[in-house]
Amino acid sequence: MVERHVTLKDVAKRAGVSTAVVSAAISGSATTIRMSEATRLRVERAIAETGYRVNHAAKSLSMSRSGIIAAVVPKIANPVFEFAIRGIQAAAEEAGDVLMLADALWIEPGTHLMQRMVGTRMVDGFLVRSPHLGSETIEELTSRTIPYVILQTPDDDERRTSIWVDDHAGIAVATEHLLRLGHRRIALIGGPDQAYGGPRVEGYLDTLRSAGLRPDPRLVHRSGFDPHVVAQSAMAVLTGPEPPTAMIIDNVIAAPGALATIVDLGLRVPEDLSVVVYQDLPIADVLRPAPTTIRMPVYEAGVRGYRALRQLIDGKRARSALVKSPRPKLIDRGSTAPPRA
Amino acid sequence: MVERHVTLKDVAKRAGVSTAVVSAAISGSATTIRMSEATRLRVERAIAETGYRVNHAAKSLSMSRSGIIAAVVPKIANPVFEFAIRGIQAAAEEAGDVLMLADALWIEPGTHLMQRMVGTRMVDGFLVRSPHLGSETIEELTSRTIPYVILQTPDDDERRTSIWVDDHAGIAVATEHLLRLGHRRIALIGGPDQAYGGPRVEGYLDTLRSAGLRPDPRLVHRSGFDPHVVAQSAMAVLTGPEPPTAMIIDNVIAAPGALATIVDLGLRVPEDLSVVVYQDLPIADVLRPAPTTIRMPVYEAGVRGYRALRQLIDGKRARSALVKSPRPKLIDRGSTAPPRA
DNA sequence: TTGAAAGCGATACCAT
DNA sequence: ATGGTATCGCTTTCAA
Repeated sequence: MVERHVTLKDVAKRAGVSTAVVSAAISGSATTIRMSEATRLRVERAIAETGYRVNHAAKSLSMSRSGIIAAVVPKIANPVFEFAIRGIQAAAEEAGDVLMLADALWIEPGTHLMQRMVGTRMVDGFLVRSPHLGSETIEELTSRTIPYVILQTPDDDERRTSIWVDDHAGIAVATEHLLRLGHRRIALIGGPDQAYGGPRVEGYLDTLRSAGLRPDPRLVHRSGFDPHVVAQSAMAVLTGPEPPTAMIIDNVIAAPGALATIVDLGLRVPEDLSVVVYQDLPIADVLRPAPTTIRMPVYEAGVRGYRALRQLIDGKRARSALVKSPRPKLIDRGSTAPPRA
Repeated sequence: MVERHVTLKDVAKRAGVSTAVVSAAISGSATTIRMSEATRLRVERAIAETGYRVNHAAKSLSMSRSGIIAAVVPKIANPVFEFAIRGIQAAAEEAGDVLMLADALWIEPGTHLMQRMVGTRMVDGFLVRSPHLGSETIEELTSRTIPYVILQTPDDDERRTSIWVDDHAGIAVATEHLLRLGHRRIALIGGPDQAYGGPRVEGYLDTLRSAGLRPDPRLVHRSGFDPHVVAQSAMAVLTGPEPPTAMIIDNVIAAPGALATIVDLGLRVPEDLSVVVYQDLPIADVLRPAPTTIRMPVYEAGVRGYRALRQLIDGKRARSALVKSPRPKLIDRGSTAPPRA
């Protein structure tokens, strides 16, 4: 059952030509080689008859390029990243590249996988969520040896290429919607646990200020991604003095948990509390209450991210970019209403 | 900025030995080569100093093996498969293999990716959910050229290797739990849309019969994975004549949708209706109502699946297997109670 | 204990 | 228009 792999040489022999011709016939004509139609047909027939398929390792070695790019995703099931992945995949496919997925969880600990993947040039480049994996930067891990693009994380370091969406504008859309309904006490919870002042919080604060309101810091909880912490934040905000009449949940991962907390408190949505979730998520329709969300151009960011990566792989420069189109869009699922008198 | 890749030869030169020695020093001693401690140290120092990393393509070509296996997952965010993936990853990592993920959605349409991945021997083998991708079997797609293992799908074809969990026993645990609470009219909905008679339905029917009950076919809906269809099924069952007092949702993907339907109907869980979801899912805790679930050894199936695949890659045989341990376990989240009088 | 050299399979330059 | 062949980087057999 050894059934040796069919090689270029086999095809060449069968077609009665040299391997150079077969190779050229396959690659279209990237090289200067031109051949007669008759020859090309003979080669194509030989390929079909032998069932020849190019050997990936040999081709990679010869071309010093694998045609594989990797996306290191924070958690394989992160619904937002899923959209980005689809965009990356579509763009990669179109360009003839193969996308390989790897969970950041597998990569962080010993970085064994990272070393394997990028250190050995198993992949030509990769997209990743953050410039940091654990405490080390990617540059340290890769020894700057391979191109990469950072997704979804604003980054002004000129030496890196980063593609992200307009969080400021997205949160602004959510905030404006609630303001327009008449809400004045709007909470913001569940956001990434960074220093106060990320674009999301800014978008929220700026929008409130533009409306002539003075933001109440007690209504802002940057509680990270841990469901328990988010639930506690939601609980604290909703049961405190002067509770909000509306809430923006700034974090898809946290959204189901925060909604559960609201249900557990016996609050009705939207009668007692209006809710907007930042970033649309696939299961939004089947959550109860079904949350009104803000859909961001994450798919497009994936496409742009891939294209930038390809530039880098091809030795060109690729500038960081903020993806502004399509604009943030509010998907109304009825979880908002005017506040009660 | 060309910065050529450091090769074995560079290391050899620096250490003052031949490439054969360096290669042996790296691979431990898979070969018959033994070397002096002094030499080994010199080589290791040279490796460290040059920052040498093996070139994946060259190694693959030389060994006719890539060290990469692929898992073709039905939908990247399928929560159950996520557990399996973790198992596969852990086992692969332990064995020194790299796991590459690919979404079946990308593969089905033109099978372009499949051809690339397996046809070119980019990967040594793969795990996949079903022997069918679209209408073609994997064998057709791969020309039987590469080892693969089927996960989660019972399969008695001797020529394939399949690893799955005991659906029959899992559903039986759910059914028995409800029977023990006193339920007699138990619905089963949302299962894979196969012919009546899969192990899940059998587990349900057998358990009812063992309890001396006569199953009511109107309570069984194999409605597939489409949320809308499942919602309709749930609606039909719950609003029909003689509605059930308990419901088993046989499908994690459908679970949130079915729960939403229950909420929308104004039914209280568990007062008006007891609910058990087959297969535990990560977000169960934050769904409302939080469903009691059956946890299956899916992680373990992933591990077993990887091991079987490795056997095949190594040219050994690997038998199909039903993973029975750990046993199905009911995770009680309070969505069940005795039926009302 | 170590080195030389023959592959692995494809690409692409240089002849013809 | 087509063929010969060096090359990519590594593994492994065979000699020394």
